[in-house]
Amino acid sequence: MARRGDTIELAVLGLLHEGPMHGYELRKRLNLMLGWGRVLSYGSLYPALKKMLRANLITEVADTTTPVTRRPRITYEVTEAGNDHFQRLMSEVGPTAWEDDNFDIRFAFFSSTDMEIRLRVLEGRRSRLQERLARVQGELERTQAEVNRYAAELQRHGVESVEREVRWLSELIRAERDDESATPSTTQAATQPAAPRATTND
Amino acid sequence: MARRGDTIELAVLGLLHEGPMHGYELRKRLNLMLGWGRVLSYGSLYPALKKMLRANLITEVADTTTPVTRRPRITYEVTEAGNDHFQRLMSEVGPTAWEDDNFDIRFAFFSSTDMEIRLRVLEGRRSRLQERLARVQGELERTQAEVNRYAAELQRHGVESVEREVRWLSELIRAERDDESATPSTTQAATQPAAPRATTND
DNA sequence: GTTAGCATGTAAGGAGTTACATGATTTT
DNA sequence: AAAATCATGTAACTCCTTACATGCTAAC
Repeated sequence: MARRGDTIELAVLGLLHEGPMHGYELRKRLNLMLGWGRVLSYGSLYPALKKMLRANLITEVADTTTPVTRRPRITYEVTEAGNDHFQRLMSEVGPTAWEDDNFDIRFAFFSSTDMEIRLRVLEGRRSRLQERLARVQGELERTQAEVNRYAAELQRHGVESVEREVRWLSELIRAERDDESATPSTTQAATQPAAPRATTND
Repeated sequence: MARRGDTIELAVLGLLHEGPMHGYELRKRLNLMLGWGRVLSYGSLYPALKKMLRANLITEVADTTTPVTRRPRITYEVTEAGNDHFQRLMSEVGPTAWEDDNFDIRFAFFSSTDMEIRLRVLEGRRSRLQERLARVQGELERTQAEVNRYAAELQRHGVESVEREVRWLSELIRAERDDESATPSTTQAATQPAAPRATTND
């Protein structure tokens, strides 16, 4: 079962899916990808890579591209076992998958899974957010008469943000569904289907 | 200097500012307040309270409201030292204050500080977000030609969200400034000045 | 009668950050 | 010549979560 700490593992496997890479580059790509909020440090990346090596999820590969003079870089590649593990992690549904960071990682690597999984993750995330929304709004009604203007404004802004997020997810879900009906026989199809890009103004 | 872990301390002091409370209630209020994302567990709240007791930031007070039959609740109150500490933490500017969680807590307790601090925090937060935006957009231009549709969409959505956040902050800063000019002599004034509530559609 | 909520705590462990250590190379 | 960036790693430490422990009360 996916524990919280599998986040780095999933991220590394997802990135290596696009081709071999060395640690430093992995960190850079990852921080760009999830640059909002927490940033990954070497202190957690390198040990994680070592652990994954031991677990046979990745292997070191001869680095052909190092410009000779440079410090030799350690380039990693996914193994078959690594790919299996990646697919397993991606298709795991349940609490851990809906949380902010975990969702983002999964979403970023959606291209490497199939639509069935994508829809499950998107829908799961959406209902999770809707639950939160309902809970907070319920409690606000009971606790109402909030004296604190600023706390109230923070609440309001929070609710608004989550509502936006829900609309975004709904757009994406709709797009995925349209894809389905638009692709009659092509199973793995990479025929540039309707981009998930939501309209700029809503 | 404010370390990351002072978040709970700040939150507790801020809430007790509104009146005495016991642990269970503190947790509930806090989770409602920052319910988006991580939730505070007893495992961190109670030890933190003990620590604050030892540091003389709070004191136990006789609980008059427990309905006799009930398990006696331990009600806490801020000390003078606690209030000093609270004001010091609130007025501390610098990296820690601009990060997501820390900012939210500070914002929620804005009523307990003065406008000078509020403006500094709001502006600090805004420039922090603008920096991030600039960095990410710069790196996107260089790294462009992103093959991955989904990763690109995540980026787009992230940028859009941060841009919204910046507009929200600008609204709030404007509102604070308007307040300033609207209150000529009243220094601590609680004269219900222009609510920080932003217009629903922008 | 049993689930949910009130109420307070402790112990162990996980995940990741900070700081340290090292050194080459590219840009300013 | 200095500063930034490339590049890899380790050790200590912090903070927090999870799981356990306990027991009462209100609601269904």
